[in-house]
Amino acid sequence: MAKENQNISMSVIRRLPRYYRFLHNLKENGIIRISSRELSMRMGLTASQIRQDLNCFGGFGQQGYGYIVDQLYNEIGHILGVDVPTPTVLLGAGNMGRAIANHMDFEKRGIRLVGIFDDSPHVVGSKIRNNEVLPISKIDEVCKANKVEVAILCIPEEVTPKIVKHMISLGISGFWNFTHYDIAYHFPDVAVENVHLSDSLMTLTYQMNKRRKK
Amino acid sequence: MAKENQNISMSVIRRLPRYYRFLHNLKENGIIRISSRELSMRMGLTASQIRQDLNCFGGFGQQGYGYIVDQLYNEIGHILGVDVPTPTVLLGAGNMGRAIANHMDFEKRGIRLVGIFDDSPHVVGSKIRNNEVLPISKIDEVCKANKVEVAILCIPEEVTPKIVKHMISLGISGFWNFTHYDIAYHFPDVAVENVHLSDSLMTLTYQMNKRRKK
DNA sequence: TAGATTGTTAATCGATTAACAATC
DNA sequence: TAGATTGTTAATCGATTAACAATC
Repeated sequence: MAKENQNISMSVIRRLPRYYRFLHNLKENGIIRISSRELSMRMGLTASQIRQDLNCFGGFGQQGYGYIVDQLYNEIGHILGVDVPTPTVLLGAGNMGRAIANHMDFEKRGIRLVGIFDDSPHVVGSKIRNNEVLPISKIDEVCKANKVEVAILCIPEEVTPKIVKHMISLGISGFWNFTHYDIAYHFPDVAVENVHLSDSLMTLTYQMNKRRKK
Repeated sequence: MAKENQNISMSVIRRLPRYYRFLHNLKENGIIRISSRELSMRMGLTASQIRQDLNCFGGFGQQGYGYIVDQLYNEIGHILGVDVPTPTVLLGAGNMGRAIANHMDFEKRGIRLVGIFDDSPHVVGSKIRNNEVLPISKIDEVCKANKVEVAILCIPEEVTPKIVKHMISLGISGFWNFTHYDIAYHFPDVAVENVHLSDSLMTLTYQMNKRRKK
């Protein structure tokens, strides 16, 4: 059904998780079918955009009827890949690492967490949600044994370049990056998703100041 | 100097924190001046885009010379508003709230944290980086006393709509939103910056799967 | 002055929206 | 069948890139 191997723009991809979230919600409210128009009004975008976005991947709707919520939900989940768990390690069990480990619903997002690592003797050995924090010295072993593909980086700025290099040598090809290190620039071939919290915060600061000037 | 009150597109604004970061780095490395070309190569974008972006706010450069790093850094900081602290409260001292409170350099981002709130007796009274966690019952008092403008939301999904409504009634006009609740849709007049961690993670999952198919 | 590099206008590219024929 | 709504093509809009005159 899905049109494979076309190059889909990132603008479209970034909207998919939001569709997924709204569809989940509709499902929970017992809604069976929805038209692009109805969905567009709930999400605050145009019906045309929704149809364009979905048609990048295939014709999931029915003329005169709309989309079946449950089916569309599953299709988008499949496109996003939440049904194929990716073996993943989390590096850094400081405040941020622990929050992420506790907070995220990894299994539902296509992530299988196979290890949490830190180098501080204060945290190594402690447990976070069933995962024992392992010493960083075990990283090679765990990555090889589990064919780990993704690393989540919640580590200090200074050590990042060295660790990224090492992880890539272990075959890691994707990073969920909470540091400021510009992985994509240094290693163009890996997939990187940056979470730049301070960038986001400063964008808000900008908006607050603009508001104040008016 | 700065051209006031033009409407600057969000695409431009979202690049500013990144410029700010790179300029900080150049400063630290003792670099005095930089041309748009040199900066473009370091950042992986076009010189043209840099000049266009900066010229939304004013002519900060000098023909034939380039930009003075320190001056440009300060100008962008000023545009982003990092030099005017915005009184802010943090709601929710669970894993995520604590991580944010510990991890962020609020003062350097134009944020003045005046209170952390939670409703669980387990955390109320504990200290996070000099801030005592206060019971949610104190929120009105603190917001009024400090003319709080921004709320950081690290609270459970279920309580979010109610709390957002209450915060807006207290005069809050900006949210740094870690929940999935669609504040902007329900309250079009407030500034919202969303941190959708699971959206980001699923975007990475998508990329990993695409990669796998090739 | 000559060389370099900006600020700015014009051209291109990509993303969004509108329109409508196809079809359930 | 008639009405509704998709899938898709065409038109518009906005953002990025290229080009170059202004000027340090």
